[in-house]
Amino acid sequence: MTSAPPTVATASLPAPASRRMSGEDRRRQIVRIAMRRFSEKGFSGVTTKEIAAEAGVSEAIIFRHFATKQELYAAILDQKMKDADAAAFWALMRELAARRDDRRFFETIMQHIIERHRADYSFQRLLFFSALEGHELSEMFFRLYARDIFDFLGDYIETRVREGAFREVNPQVAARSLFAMPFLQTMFEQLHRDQTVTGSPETLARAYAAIFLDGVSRPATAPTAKSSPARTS
Amino acid sequence: MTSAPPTVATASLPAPASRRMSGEDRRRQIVRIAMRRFSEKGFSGVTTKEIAAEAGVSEAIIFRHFATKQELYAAILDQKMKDADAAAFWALMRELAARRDDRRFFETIMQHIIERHRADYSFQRLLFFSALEGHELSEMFFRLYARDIFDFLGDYIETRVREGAFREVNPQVAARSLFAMPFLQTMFEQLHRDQTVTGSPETLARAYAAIFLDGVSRPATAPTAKSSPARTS
DNA sequence: CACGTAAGTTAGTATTCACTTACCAAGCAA
DNA sequence: TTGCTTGGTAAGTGAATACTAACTTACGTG
Repeated sequence: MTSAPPTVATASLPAPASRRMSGEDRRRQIVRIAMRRFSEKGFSGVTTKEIAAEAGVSEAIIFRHFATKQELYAAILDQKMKDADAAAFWALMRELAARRDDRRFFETIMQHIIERHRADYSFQRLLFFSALEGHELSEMFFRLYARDIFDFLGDYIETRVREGAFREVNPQVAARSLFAMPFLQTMFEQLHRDQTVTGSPETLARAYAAIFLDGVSRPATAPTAKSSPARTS
Repeated sequence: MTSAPPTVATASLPAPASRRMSGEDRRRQIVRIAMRRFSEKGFSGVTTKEIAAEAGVSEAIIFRHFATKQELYAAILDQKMKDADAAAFWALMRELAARRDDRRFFETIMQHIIERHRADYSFQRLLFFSALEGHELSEMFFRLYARDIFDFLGDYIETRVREGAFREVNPQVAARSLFAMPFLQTMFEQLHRDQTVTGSPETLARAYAAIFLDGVSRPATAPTAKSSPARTS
């Protein structure tokens, strides 16, 4: 008997891994591996055999924990929704909203979106796949997660319009625009490994928030041009 | 022998369809059906048997036209790229750019994005799938199609910044923002069947373009508030 | 140490999948 | 009619796939 247990010493990826895990641990390991695999190739693109192999375990073990492949898939979203704890983030957002600190409010939410999507690359891809494949679970996730964000954003923008701080924009359209910018940023990074626009979440969030708040046009009061319909050269 | 050929009389969807098509026609029909199916369930989610059944033909016919399933998949993108003819659109865009008609320029491009994505629902989903599944063909499509758009937009914005008409924004960031808005709009419509923000392409494009150009903030010159850091309460 | 429980294995099974082979018949030109 | 090209079919083939049944081994506890 070698005295020390395997711990972290194993190779890492195709590792046959340690034997005799506790049920709980094994289950979590399988869910983790399945998430990565499904996020890479979609539900029907991955075999249970593959997952078992990566976990260093026989296929039958997977079916001890999950009755069907579908159930394993569902378990991924289940666990993610349990893990998701954005309480601190929401507290900050409510504070910024109360202080009417528009710029920091939008920068923070955009930065948060970029950070989360970058950190949780696999899960984002998985959500895409599941949305495309029409799994009800993705729908549920969007209803619970995205809906909240959009409602919150929409309400804030609506308030600021009423207060006269914002122009008479449609709050829903504005909220969607706001979300679209950092979202597409990370989507491009992840889908096409696009590197044309890079930067830290802070930097990017500042740039996007500036466009969202101020627009790209130079306001009419600027020294150069009047806002007359068009300067035809 | 019934005198009249089947023509269009057949049921429509699970139709065994007409017999003895010309090779060319059959090929196109198969590509059309495959596109719809792949766009619904992804590459590995669809069987060649399914496609054959919908075409009202035996599986072997598919493999007469396409050596492998992969080749059929590739043929879809191939044909789409041949069909795509945006010459008129580009001419209009160049004209608007030359006239420095910023608002119409951006409204037109956003409207175009919404229209195309709405009209070509299946193909958009297919592109998503293929991007996620990492098919090289999707990469090719994006390099040829999206790259052009972004370069064109980036160049125009850069020019307008130099001319002093736009604020000192990063052209790439601005171009991406611009694209993100109508793109996410249709993505939500298609992925979640979301109906919170509806409207014709024109209406939506106007709303999004206004945010992009003018921002949501009311400019400091407005009667209500000065641009001082924050109006607490 | 016995011993029961839970983690793990081996070796299937039925079915489905992409793809093939060998044959058939519709149309058309000579 | 003959013959030949071409669109079409029937019936497979071997490899995978999700999932199962029956058996084995590690481990904590009375």
